[in-house]
Amino acid sequence: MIKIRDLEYLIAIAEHKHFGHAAEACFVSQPTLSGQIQKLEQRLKLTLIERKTRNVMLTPAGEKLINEARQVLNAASNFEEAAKALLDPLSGDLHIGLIPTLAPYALPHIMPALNSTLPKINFYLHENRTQDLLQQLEQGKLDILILPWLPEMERFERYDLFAEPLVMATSQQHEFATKDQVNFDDLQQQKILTLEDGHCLRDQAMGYCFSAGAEEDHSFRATSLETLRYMVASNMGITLLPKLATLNPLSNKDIRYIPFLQPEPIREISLLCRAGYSRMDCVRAVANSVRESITPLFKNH
Amino acid sequence: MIKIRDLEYLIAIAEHKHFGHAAEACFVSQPTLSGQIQKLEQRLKLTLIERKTRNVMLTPAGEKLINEARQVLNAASNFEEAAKALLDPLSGDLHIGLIPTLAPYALPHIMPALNSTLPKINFYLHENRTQDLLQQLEQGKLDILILPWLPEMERFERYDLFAEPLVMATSQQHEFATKDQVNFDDLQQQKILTLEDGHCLRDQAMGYCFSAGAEEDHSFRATSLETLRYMVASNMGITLLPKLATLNPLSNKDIRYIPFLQPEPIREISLLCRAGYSRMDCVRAVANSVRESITPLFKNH
DNA sequence: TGAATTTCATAAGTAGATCTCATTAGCATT
DNA sequence: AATGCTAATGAGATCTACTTATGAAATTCA
Repeated sequence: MIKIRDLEYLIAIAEHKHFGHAAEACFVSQPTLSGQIQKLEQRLKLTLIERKTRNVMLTPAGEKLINEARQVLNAASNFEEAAKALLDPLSGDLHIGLIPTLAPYALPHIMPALNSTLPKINFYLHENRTQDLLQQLEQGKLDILILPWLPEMERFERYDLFAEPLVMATSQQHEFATKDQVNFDDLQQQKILTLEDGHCLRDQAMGYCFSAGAEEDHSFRATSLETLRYMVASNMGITLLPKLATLNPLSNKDIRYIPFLQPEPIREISLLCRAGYSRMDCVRAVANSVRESITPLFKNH
Repeated sequence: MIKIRDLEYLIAIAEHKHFGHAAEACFVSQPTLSGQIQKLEQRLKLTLIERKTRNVMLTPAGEKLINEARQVLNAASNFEEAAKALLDPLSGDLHIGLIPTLAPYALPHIMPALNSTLPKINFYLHENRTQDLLQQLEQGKLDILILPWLPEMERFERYDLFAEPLVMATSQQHEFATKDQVNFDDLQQQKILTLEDGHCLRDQAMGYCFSAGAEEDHSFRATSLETLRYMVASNMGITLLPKLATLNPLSNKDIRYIPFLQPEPIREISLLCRAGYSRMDCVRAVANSVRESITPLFKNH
């Protein structure tokens, strides 16, 4: 049977493409790594690595096995984490995935409480698009996701955290700037600035706006919420922003945030983890802490 | 880092609940296994096993870790299989899952061709309900499923194999026994015998029958197609059977199979494997062989 | 061209871990 | 109390992954 250490060596070489550096990364001498890799190749009767003195590469066979190797290492570290978690359920490493339109605005509110209520947990934060996050959760690279729930996520365990309203953002010069609230129908004929494809906020905001008869400004698509905000401030159009992104007073100078009255657009932020994940205690503790941190922010307004 | 061998020992104990037998299953002496398990427990600082002289059991902690351990072993054997497959893409072990209403009737037709076109592959056949099969495919315990496709299977890679008609089965004494074909509308008011819950054939057949105005015989639910067949032969009711289950002349004595004319009820049999599975060559070869074995069976009738 | 440099493979020796065999200790059952 | 299982312990053998030192092949540079 294959040994886990061998797979670590293989992956190290795949990453460094250099025996010496890979050995260093594994905390062994270069001859050790060379030797073990050779033995692995002999056992599998496959050449995994092309050795040219100045250019180490994986063979196609090696390339294919790397994925399987990563799976094994992943499963192994899941085992170790599960063991650590049994020792003290509320300790160990926890990898949380968040989307870019939520992370920078929610984290300042939730991390202080998380760190103080779960002091023995090391939180690793990963910012990525929804699709990538789901894949990484599935593969065990992440333990928890925090993002707007979609039907395709049904296979995961779900904890609802909070409903985040979307508010209209306009410049101070815009015709709406004097309003205290806007209605669904006000969107009719308006040109809306949007994020580029792949951001789920784009789909949600546009879904609401389209059905109200608004149109997208096709000449531009922003790569981040901040870009979008600057464009709104420059009076180039209006957009919908999630509430949490409007709370920082520093960014509110040249911009007006106006809540919707009629049918308020919201996104339902949920916490996901794999069904049957071994550290549910931990997951529930995180969910509760996040809820307690966020809900008061929406009550006051 | 944990060693794979240790996990094998742990799982062996979980399965045998006896150090001696577990050791034998791992091809080591009993003291070796005892010792390694102790070291594992020390490393994890957890007691995994309750040792009472005549009753070895896992502790709750051990119980939880067993799952993670199995994941690791699974990933490891996937790695080894992938390596073997690279050596000769059309060799190695292949675990195929099938449902009970298909396996006994399809296998006699497909296995001879599979064994002769893919002589270096060892086929392991697993018969189970759809839900269990999907779970096992996901977990890597199975490589391929052959079953009627459902929308919930979209996350897997799919190869359509054949469309299997459902035909009406009646006793020789039944009023329909003289017909050469039946219509959708003939089902109206008929009492239909069904399989017990969980068989997907039940859902498919009943879906068709209900919409035609037939009623289920609630007083009985068969546990297998064969039971069902005997009940039909005894003139206790009629039912819908998949075509492949009607081809064996031995079981056709006291029973009539009548094809549907109008909108023929069918089930779409597909082959599933994990998206990104490393042995697609193999999967495609199986799919092609099965298609070639089955399609001629439907052409003649 | 030839010396210096880089980089992987080889060789020899060591420490530690896993294994076996033989034996002991702890519980049940009789 | 005696017997029979079963797991733990101890002593010694074997294996293997590791280290350091060195060699060989290719590349770079003077």
